[in-house]
Amino acid sequence: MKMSRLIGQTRKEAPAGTSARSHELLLRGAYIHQVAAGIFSYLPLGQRLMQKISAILRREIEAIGGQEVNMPVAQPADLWQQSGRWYKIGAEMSRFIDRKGHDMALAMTHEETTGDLVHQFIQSYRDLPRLIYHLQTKWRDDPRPRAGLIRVREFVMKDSYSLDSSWEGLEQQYRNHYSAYFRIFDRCGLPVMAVLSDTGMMGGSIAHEFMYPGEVGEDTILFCPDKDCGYSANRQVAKFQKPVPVKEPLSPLEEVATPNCKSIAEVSQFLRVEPNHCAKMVFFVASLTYPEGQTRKQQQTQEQNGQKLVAAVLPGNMELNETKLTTLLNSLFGVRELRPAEEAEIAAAGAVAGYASPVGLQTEDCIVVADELIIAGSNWIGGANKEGFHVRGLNYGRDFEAQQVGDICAAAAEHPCPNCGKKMESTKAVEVGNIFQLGTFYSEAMDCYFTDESGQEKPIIMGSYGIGVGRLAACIAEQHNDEDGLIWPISVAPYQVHLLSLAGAKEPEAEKVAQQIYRDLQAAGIEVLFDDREERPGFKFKDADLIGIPIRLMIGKRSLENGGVEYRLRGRKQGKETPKTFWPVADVVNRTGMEIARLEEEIQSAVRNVEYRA
RNA sequence: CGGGGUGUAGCCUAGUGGCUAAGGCGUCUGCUUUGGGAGCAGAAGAUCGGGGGUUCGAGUCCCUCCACCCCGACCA
Repeated sequence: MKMSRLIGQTRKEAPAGTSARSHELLLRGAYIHQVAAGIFSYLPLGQRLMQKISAILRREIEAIGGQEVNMPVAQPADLWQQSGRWYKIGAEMSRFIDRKGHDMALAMTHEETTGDLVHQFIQSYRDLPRLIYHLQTKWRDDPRPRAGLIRVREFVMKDSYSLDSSWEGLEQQYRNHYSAYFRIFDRCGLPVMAVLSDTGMMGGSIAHEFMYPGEVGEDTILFCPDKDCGYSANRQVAKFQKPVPVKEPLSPLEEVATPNCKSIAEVSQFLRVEPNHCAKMVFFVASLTYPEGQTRKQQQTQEQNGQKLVAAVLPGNMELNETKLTTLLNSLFGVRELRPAEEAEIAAAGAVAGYASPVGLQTEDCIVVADELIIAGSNWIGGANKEGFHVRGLNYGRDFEAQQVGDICAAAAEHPCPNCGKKMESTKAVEVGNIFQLGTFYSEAMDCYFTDESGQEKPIIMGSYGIGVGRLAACIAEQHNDEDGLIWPISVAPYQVHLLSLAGAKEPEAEKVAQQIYRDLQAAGIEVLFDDREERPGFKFKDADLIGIPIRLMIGKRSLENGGVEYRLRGRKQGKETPKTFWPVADVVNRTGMEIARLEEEIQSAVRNVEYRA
């Protein structure tokens, strides 16, 4: 590709409103162009980057038996009604009505269309196992797109779907993906950690996320520093060894005046007790799942009605984990949404914010959920549901009860590892991939059954596995850059070679050599970006640094005088100690080919075979 | 959805009630220059996000709508 003809202009200055390094560099390097919040066009360089990454994804998924298909972005509502997600998912799914008046949805993911395919084409145990995958656009109307390609609304995802007749088969395909994902990220030069994760809207039982650790991430993950232990989990589901409270003889419930003590910190200081003796209350309002078969109008009406106040009780030295709370609540009823309650809503249930207690809260519309520590412990300090007063000697069972008991505490750094008890560490991270054991939820809902050896009808056992291509590109950019610009690993670089003609107007010879080398490299099948523009050398160097293609070849009067073509690796500083490298013109194609092979070998040798670890 | 911020030429910015909206980058023309974003001369490019209002006068103040960014809620 000749740069004189390339669409997209590089920029010296960072566009306003970029906070992530990858966002800034991808914009400045003319890789992407923002069309609206979370919606991007990919310019030629960006598109080639995406295709390189896609090629890696295809290669590794095919290697574990994947067959590429293509499922649609526009989907009939029936499919989503069958799975029930039409009723469970809120505004994140965009819906529209086609000209015939049919409800339609834009694909957020493709479990439903997979079910549709499977229903049609898989009937017998002989048709299993199978693995299908595609690279297709997803639309998720995210309320808060941010940081360039890190969090967008429209994006291409590699998603695969495994189909099995047995749970052992699912386990095998799940493990295959687990290892394949590590190979994919290794090939992209991206360090990741696999962590246990929440199943969220996907449903299913077991799930892992592949996390790229870094400040640009929004997730927090916890992990055990002990390599042999290896426990790691998203904060949303992370467990930890909780201190077991000593059960004391129950003391009587008594009110104490605690003027102006609304927070746990204030109360514990005022009463001179440790926060872990206080019972903390956190209030939420849960919106319930729409009953199946409801029209959208009925759903809108239900918005106001189908809500319940949730009062969570946990020790004062712990933070509440909303995901754990939601999961617990889901065992009682379907939760579509959980949001913090407002003071008026809390008051309506008879509680006083700041002095709240679970005592006397069991009304029709209020659900009390208690952490297991509250049950195990005794004689808690809690609110009196009366402005300016708390109580001592608050005890579960005697003074109050909960509809649901479980673990609702958030794990944090320093908490003991649930496996080995060592202090865990935490880091922020970006989710670049996930794998889910879906089980039979979708196959049962969407009538995907097969006949087994004994002639019995059984639901197909499914798994689903995703990697966001654009987000992956952004993470690679986050990982591989310096003050001058991007530094792509050769495996994903839009071109393997950046050829710069540094010939001035009075140096037609050098220009001719550059043109010839460009043609020779192309003829040899080497991907080359040729800077043939009429610009000064310095200008071209800056652009080449910004764009970040790994191998740079430079031809000018000076290089010819020094023996031919100057070779340089992007990202390797050309200090006084490292002498410049020149290749004879006749050798350039050969040497370049060898250099590409060497760089590819470097990547290849970094590809690990990571064994599955639950 | 809540809080904060920003909208001025393709990009980055200045302009804080008063003359024809200013500069840099980029673009175009010519000359000159050619190993780390050169120099000179000239040119084009803006209904100052939209609408409404206050005022003799609004890019500037007020209202309103929209868009984008950041934080939170949210999503994964």
